[in-house]
Amino acid sequence: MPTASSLPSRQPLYLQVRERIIASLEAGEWSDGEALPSEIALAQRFQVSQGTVRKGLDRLVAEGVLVRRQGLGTFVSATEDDWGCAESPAEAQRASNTIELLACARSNAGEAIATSLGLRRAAPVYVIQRLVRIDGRPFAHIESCVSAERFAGLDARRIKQAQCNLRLVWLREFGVRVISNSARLRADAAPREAAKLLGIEADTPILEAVKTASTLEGAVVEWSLLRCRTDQYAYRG
Amino acid sequence: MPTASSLPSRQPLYLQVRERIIASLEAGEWSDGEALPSEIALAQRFQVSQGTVRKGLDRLVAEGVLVRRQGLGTFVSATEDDWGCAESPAEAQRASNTIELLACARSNAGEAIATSLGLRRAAPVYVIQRLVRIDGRPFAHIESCVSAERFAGLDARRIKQAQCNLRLVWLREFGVRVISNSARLRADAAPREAAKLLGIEADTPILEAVKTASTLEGAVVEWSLLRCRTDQYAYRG
DNA sequence: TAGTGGTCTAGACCACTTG
DNA sequence: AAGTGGTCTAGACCACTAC
Repeated sequence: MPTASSLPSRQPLYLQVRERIIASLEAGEWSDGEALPSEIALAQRFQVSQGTVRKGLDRLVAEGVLVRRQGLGTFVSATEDDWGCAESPAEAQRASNTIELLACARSNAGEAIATSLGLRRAAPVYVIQRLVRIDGRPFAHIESCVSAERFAGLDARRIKQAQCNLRLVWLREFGVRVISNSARLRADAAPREAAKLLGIEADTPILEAVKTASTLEGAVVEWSLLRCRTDQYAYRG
Repeated sequence: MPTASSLPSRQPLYLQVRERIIASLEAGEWSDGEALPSEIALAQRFQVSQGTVRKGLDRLVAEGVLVRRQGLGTFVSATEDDWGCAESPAEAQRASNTIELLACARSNAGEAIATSLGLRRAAPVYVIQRLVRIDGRPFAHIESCVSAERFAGLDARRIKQAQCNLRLVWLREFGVRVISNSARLRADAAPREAAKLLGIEADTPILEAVKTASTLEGAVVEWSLLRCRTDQYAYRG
């Protein structure tokens, strides 16, 4: 039996396994932190060998969707918000990060954002503004955009309920699990508004990171611009 | 025969395979761009199965040391210089990059550099200054440090002979193959000297990336600070 | 057609974690 | 002791590239 699904899809078996696991994930079969069935159990269920299941799981682990713990099992990884990683200059001390919602408004996509999200010109979007603090001190301002059609009904209440973790909102409220794409980085002078939020003087150099996030199927659904001060913390690329 | 080497080293077989391939690489058995023996041939040579060889190769491919081409073979990847990747803002047009050597001088390691290179305080180092141009326009200034003991005899002539590709110098002149570690990024105002080199005004925001590179055995041997202008190009993290 | 990497199997044993 | 992921095998077939 060389095929896991009856359809004549010409994709490697291990990728079909990956997709069937994603389907179960999206159907809510296993929730955050919960253990998946063992590799052998999954192999029986999908009618493939353990090695093939393993290769499918490998991919999902690399994508940050699952985590493995030897001797314990394979778990759905907690959906963490993604806004790059800050590093204190001297020590890798564990700093406490908090996120605050500044605004969530409806708007229309500009050229660049519409293109990267695969939307038509001036398509309706939600623009979410957030502020990240490290040890209470402002560190980054994040502006995120998503299609207002795909995420219809988004509002500040739902975002706050998820502690301003957008990834959690997409998952809980819309059943969309997302992985981060690599960022494009540049340095720029802080615009007046951003400078005020970050507690620095205008025109201070800040780091800008533009990144997108995609569904597990590969569709880009989130665009973000992160502006962070790097006088006290560095950004880990 | 569960062991590839006669020593009782407690490391997975596939990592032993990786190390034996590295050893052959460092012995000059295969040079840049050349094909390795086939997976089956390597399996016979190391007395392991193809799958185990494959897993060892997988790792080296992920580390950028080898490249695979289906139907052709596995090749030693060209040792490319690493200074992050520039991206033109609009299109991903193929821009021509050139590197110019500004200086190569002997000095003493500062605290931070000595620590990250695992050297004693004020250990002798070579400091190499280079300028990267994209389409002829200055883009980045790179300051690199290496131990003057490990790389004894380094000079401008040797660097220029390798078209200012330091990785090539380490490999050809010292037999050291190296892989890049992730960078720490920050934004800063351009110091006067750097600004002059980059053709921008002093205090213009620039992106600073600090990265190190390690031998395949894991020892950090190169420390670099890259300062780049991001008004025309972005840095891909 | 021949040789390569890419996938897949069925089974085995090891290392780790929990009760 | 039982169950999990981690490693490893010997062999098979497929997909791609060259000649």
